[in-house]
Amino acid sequence: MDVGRLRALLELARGGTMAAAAEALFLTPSAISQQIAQLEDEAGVKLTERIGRRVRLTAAGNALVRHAERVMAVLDEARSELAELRHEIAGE
Amino acid sequence: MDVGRLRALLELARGGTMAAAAEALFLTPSAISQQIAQLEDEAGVKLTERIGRRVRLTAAGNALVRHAERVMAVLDEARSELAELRHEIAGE
DNA sequence: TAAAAATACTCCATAGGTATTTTAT
DNA sequence: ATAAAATACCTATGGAGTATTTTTA
Repeated sequence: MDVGRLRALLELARGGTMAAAAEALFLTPSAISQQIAQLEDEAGVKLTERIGRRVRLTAAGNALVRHAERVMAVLDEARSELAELRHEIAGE
Repeated sequence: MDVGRLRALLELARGGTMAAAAEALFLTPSAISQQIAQLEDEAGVKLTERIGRRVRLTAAGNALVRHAERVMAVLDEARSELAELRHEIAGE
């Protein structure tokens, strides 16, 4: 359940191809493919299915996407709050 | 904002010493110390302060703990849901 | 046959361990 | 003098890249 891998899944959901996800994350399609495979390994369920040349998420994949979005939101909040605290400290 | 590092922070908050956190995570105190240092580096704020032989969290540290707890909760939910989906599939 | 994904293999970065030094009681 | 944390250094694992093979439109 690594954050980097969840991010890969999110980008894959967004773009629909390994190549698009790779570009968005400044990685190669190979790296994305491996990260998704690792997530599927941890999850013990298929998260994706190849539908022709594209990749479609399974029900489990979509479920995980929803959780991943929440994780990212919480991390964003954390970063924001830390940034505020950082500036408070700097300003006194 | 790696999940492993956030877990280290949580255990440090819980136990109050690097040693206790290390034991809880089956790591060495050195590893915990490094993970906390890395978190502080990312955050740009001190998260801990040595108070004698123990370690106490700063305000920023406590703030991050709250976010980390939420992250862990979301990940737990994700794992639960995936487990359910896995069993559904196995059962049909 | 072209375009994308998956796989095999290699290399390097980094996470963690051991050993040591520093800090505090 | 003891107990804990921090630091330095080393090694092994894993993540990403390149090259290749497989799949499908």
